[in-house]
This record gives sequence, C-alpha cells and structure tokens, in this order.
Amino acid sequence: MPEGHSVHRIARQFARHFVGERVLVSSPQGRFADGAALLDGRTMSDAKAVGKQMFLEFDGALWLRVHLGIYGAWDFAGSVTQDATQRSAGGRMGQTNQRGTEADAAAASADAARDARSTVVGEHESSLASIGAPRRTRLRMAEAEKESVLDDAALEGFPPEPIGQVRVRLLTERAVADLRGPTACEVLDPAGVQAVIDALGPDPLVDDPRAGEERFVERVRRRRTPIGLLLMDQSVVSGIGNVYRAEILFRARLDPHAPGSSLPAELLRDLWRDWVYLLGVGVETGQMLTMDGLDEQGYRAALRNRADRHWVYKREGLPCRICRTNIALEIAAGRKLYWCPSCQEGR
DNA sequence: TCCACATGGTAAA
DNA sequence: TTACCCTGTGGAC
Repeated sequence: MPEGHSVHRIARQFARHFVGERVLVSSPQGRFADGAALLDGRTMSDAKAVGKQMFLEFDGALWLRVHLGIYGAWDFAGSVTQDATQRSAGGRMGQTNQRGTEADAAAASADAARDARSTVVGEHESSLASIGAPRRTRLRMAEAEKESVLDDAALEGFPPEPIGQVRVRLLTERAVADLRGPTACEVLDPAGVQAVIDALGPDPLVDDPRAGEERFVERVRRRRTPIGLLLMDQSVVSGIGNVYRAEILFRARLDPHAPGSSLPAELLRDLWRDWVYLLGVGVETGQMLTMDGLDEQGYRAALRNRADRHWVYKREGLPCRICRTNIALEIAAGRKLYWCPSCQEGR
C-alpha cells in the first residue's frame, strides 16, 4: 500500500479538485451501492489524511473513510494535474516547526531531491504541468513510486469507462476518481471519524510536531515490544509502513529487536524527527527516497531500479552499503523485516 | 497462462 | 500465529 506520504498526496488531489464541487457517487462494482446512495449528489466539503487513513467530508456531516490496504488504489482522470501547492509540501513543515533547524534541513533536502528528480524526469514533469484545462489526463496514485500519467489517448470521452473492479466512482463535471481494492470504505458520522482518529498515533502532518514527538516517545517507552514492531503499530505512530520501517531503523543504526522501553528518549526523538523528514520528502516527491545525498547518477539508478533505492529494503543477501555484511531478512509479525546485522547490532 | 507476492489490517484460533 | 480480505502485477512456466 501507499504508506503515509501518498495518502497525504491523494487527499491533496481531492482538496484541489473535488472540495467545493457537487459529486456524483456511484459504485460500478456494486459493493458500495448503499454508501454511494447516501453520498450521491452531495458537495464535498473537506478532504484530509491521517496516517494511512483518508477522510472525505460531504454536505450533511457525512464522511467517507477510505483505507487502501495493500492493494487499494485511486485513479484520477479528467482535468487533474499536479500543482505547485502540492509540490511545495516540504516547505509547510518548515513553517510549523518552532526550532526550524531540522525542518529547514528537511525542506532543503527535499528541494535537492526534487531538483535532482526534475533533472531526470523533467520532460515528464513539464508535460504534466503543461496539460491545461482543455486537455485531459489521467493520473494514477496508487503505488506512489509508480505514480504516473496514463494514456491520454484513451480519454477522448469524459468520463472514461471504469476499468477493473471499481468500488467507488466520484464524478464532478471535470474530474473523476475511481477507487478499487480498498481494505476499508465506509460512511461515517463525525463521531465515527473522531473515534478512528483517536485510535491513531501522531502524524507529523496533522499534529503539532513537538506534541507529536512527545506522544511518540511516550508511547514507545512504555512498551517492551521491539521497536521494529512498534514503528509499524499505527497507534504508536501513524503512516509508517514496511518500507519506511526498515529504512528508518537502518538510518538510526538501530537494532529492530531492541525493546521500546530500553531506548533513550533522545534517540527516540531523533527517530521521530527522521520520520518527519522522510515523510516530508515523500510528500514532496511522491517517492520513498530514503537515501540522502544521491547525485544525479545515483538518483537515476534509484529511479531505474528499486534495489538501488534503499539502504536495506528488499536487499536481503546483498552487501550492506556501509559495511558489506549481507542484509538479513526475517519475518516479524507476518511482515518482512530487512536489516543489517552488523550496522544495527546491539542498540 | 498461472502463481506467488505486495508499501495492511482484522478477526479467529 | 494464521487465515482471509481484495486487486493488479511480474516473473516463472
């Protein structure tokens, strides 16, 4: 599934292209027919993401909650493009951080990542940006790293025919969004939404960064559960998935098996700040860029091949980029955990 | 063409 | 822990 960063990006697409619009809601597949009938014809009034959950508000205080799970995906079509606001996501964090230093560094680094990317995929970006209102394009936002424009040619007619198993279709006069394969898709009242959010750990893009940091540290330190599991626990911190989990632990040179209660608060603060940084880069670029300091060549390789993209994720059996020890793979709570037994030894 | 596998989560055992 | 949900994809045949 899209980890937290892409859910935020999807929410922004809705905020930009659907909020304020009257929306025709249907369920081409039929499995959300009742919910669709409740929402059909209402105006969307808000769109927000918390961790991996997304909430769309409609007139009459009705909310659509969507969780994509592993397979879920949104497809946007119509007059939908990426915009400057979306691409400046990293800067927003800089404004909300009191101390500023880490966030500024994050924003600067995100800028560097974007610059590197635009060098490499400049044609792609500019073709996307140049698509004005009359032209129509199709933007897939599912697996964030594959986020791409799909066949313009197939979009002569609008709206396009639903492709595959479309659970929900949201249609305005100028844009359409198709949802397929979600883990959760339901209509809630405000209390229902609040109950879901209350069960979630802090999200750096939702909560005040300082308060979020304190909540995170406190929740980790009161558990003896290994930190490798706590980072995946959405009630401890929301938005981290299997890729970010492995990469954050490596970046901290932290043993995934270390109990949360054994970790110094200062180390956990650093861990949280690194997540804040990585999430900012992810929202900024639409990709899980977890290796800093890539030059253009490195960036090109990272785009070409996933194995060149991360420190440890999906690199089992390959030599660690730092110490050449073979990256290990183990199953933790049913998920694949990648780590370097040497760099991440002890604590 | 077929069969795992996937950036999740839940419920049952 | 295990099964299951649900869809699309990529690699093995």
